[in-house]
Amino acid sequence: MEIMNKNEKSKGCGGMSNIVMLDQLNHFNITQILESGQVFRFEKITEHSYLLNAKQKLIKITQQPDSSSAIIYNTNISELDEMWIPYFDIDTDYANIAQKLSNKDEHIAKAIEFGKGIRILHQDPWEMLISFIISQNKSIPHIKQCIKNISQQFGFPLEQINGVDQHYYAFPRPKELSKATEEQLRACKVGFRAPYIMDACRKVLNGDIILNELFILSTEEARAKLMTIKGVGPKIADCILLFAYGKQDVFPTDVWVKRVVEGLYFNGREVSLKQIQEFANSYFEDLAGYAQQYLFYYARENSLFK
DNA sequence: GCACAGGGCCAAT
DNA sequence: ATTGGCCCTGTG
Repeated sequence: MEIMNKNEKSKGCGGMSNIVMLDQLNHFNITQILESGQVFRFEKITEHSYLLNAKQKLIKITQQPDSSSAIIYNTNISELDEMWIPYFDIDTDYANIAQKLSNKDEHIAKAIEFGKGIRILHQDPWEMLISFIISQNKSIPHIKQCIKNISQQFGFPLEQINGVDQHYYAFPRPKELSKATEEQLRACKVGFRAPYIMDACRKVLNGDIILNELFILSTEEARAKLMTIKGVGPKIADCILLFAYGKQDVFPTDVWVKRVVEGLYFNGREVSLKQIQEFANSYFEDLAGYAQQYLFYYARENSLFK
């Protein structure tokens, strides 16, 4: 992979200071990144542009098909370097990851060819914790709606973007969300997960769990910590570990991943979650998290093994 | 119209 | 170790 020049990859655009460009991109497809089930706070607004609500900011991002550049609106160069390059995982060498995984077998190679523009975002631990508590036994459009409801009720309003009428709200911090009653949470359509959200607020606010400390713990220790929260089981813990903490050795196994692994690697035979985990750990090793993301996107987009 | 599943987990057995 | 139930909504 070629070395990217920090000065070249971030430059002003058209003399307008609130627009910046990411260029010399490879393995970066904004549609695949956003539609691969790792992030819930985005909307497609035109054929090649999305609104994205992240890092307490509302941005618009556009990328033409197969283009090696993308334009981000409503930000600036210093935010690009401090915020968006880490967020979009720009400095990770996905060519190397894709190559190593593709060498294992033709199945994963095909999945990667289909979703080679996927990157795993670095999202906020608190937001991931609550979002994936909500995700259990829900479909993705419903998850997005619940998170939007909660943000409108309890988050602060964000600066608007030119040409976008709607108002958007930041995801509420623990202290703000802790003010919510179970009734208010249920009004956001989270259903039986309302007490789980309240338990997460309580444990984070009273210091039972210090989210920033999980970065330096081992994957196993961090997973055990997260699972002390009501409503956080192995699948949800692994999603938080992968999408917020960058723990790349986890293999979040939902119904899609279970079916695609059974279909591709167990001759269609039904196997236990434990067997899937053991397979992923020994076969994909420290790249299991990336493999999972490619396989999930490949299976779900193509409705494979339903 | 209604049965079913959705990026699962808890509690009871 | 296994299983029923769960809030709610989009899909067939």
